[in-house]
Amino acid sequence: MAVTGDETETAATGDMSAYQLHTPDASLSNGAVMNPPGEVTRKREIRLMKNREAARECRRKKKEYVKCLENRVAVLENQNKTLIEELRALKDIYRHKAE
DNA sequence: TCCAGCGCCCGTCAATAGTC
DNA sequence: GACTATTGACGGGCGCTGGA
Repeated sequence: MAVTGDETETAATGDMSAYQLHTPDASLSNGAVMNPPGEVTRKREIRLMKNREAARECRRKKKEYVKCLENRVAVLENQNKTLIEELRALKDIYRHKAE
């Protein structure tokens, strides 16, 4: 994969034209809100960066959670196996005594 | 060697929940 | 109500693999 260092490169400079269509900088022709030049873009970049990191963290946590669940399944399966063995042995003992 | 199929990871968007 | 964090969904890139 070789995703090393600053992989934001593609996101920041890649083909974003489709999205940028909707990010007017000095928004609203009626003058309700006038952002300084570049402000909207800057805010958007910050938001994207934060979301990028959030998504990464979210995936990491999800993976960890799944791994935990898998471990738990393994433990429970072992326990189950042990209990079945134990039950079998007890039944055996009981049967011999009954005879 | 080529290529389709698959799995993995990533970035982004949009919806939602939580906080102030 | 605005802002922020979280997360599911989507589409794209990349590497690996088995079959033609």
